Amino acid sequence: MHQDGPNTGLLLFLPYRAMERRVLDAVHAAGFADVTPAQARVFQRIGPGGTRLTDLAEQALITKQSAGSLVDQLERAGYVERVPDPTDARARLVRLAPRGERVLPVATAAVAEVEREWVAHLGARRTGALREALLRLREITDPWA
Amino acid sequence: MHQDGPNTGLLLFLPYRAMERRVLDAVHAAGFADVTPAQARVFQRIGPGGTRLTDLAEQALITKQSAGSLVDQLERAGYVERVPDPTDARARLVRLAPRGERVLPVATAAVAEVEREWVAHLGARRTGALREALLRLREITDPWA
DNA sequence: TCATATTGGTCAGGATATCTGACTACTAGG
DNA sequence: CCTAGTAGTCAGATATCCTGACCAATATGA
Repeated sequence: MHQDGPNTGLLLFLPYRAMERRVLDAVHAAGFADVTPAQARVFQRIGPGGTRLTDLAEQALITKQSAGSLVDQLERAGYVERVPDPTDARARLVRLAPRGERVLPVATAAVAEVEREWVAHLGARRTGALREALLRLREITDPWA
Repeated sequence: MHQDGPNTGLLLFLPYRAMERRVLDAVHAAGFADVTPAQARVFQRIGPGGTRLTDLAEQALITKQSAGSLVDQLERAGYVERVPDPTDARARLVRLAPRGERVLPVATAAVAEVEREWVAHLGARRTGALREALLRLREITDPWA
């Protein structure tokens, strides 16, 4: 992998940031203009039945305090709500509120559109290889998995 | 590309952040403990003969003011210096100072080490495919290119 | 069972990172 | 020559994130 040209970190940075930008732009254009990049990073990691704050923090690679602050903001803006976690009296689950439920399809569609563009540019073979490689890289780069 | 499982943005985030973290840790361990993530993001984009502030900003996807501020910090810490740009009286080139020259091999070695681990995990074929795909994605995701 | 270590999440304070608006001087182009 | 555009700086404000501390619930081991 060590070759002339930009290093891998740089090469990963560009599409990552492009995707992030595009999705956030779509969300803003859809009327949810108050979502910040960091909030979105937490929001997108909320699982279907709700996710604990500490899990969100781990997944987003931020401290629990930062995650708590971002969830506060998302809650105040009506995107999420905190409900008791039935399995642990200390914990609460962060789950989508109705307003947040409305953001989800927008974001999902935006991701899909960008991915389609990437497939169009890369071709199906390279795209599949990219995804496969990234899934495998996740095995050694995801502290949460 | 649209498949069950994590979306591409998430998959790109993980290795990108892992690489960034690893390189910065190596730089810190080598005695350059005062380099911040944002500074490093600018630093690594300084080209061999020097790079204009505005180019650094474009490459790092930040405003020129942010880039200026980070270069100020790097300059004060002795990592870079500003010299006149011979081609434009308004401009200056940001280039590595002697202290910055000493950081370069540390960072380069750290990148190489992480890449070796990734090659070991992915295998040469998948690694090549990853790099190729990322290089191609850069064509449509790099606002600077 | 009980004591202790660990964990979930909140409070508090502070540092880092980034943005927008404005400005001046230089450069490019008509 | 004039005007639009650009490089980089100043200024002010917000976003993002961290560390330290704390309390209550849970897990663990003797």
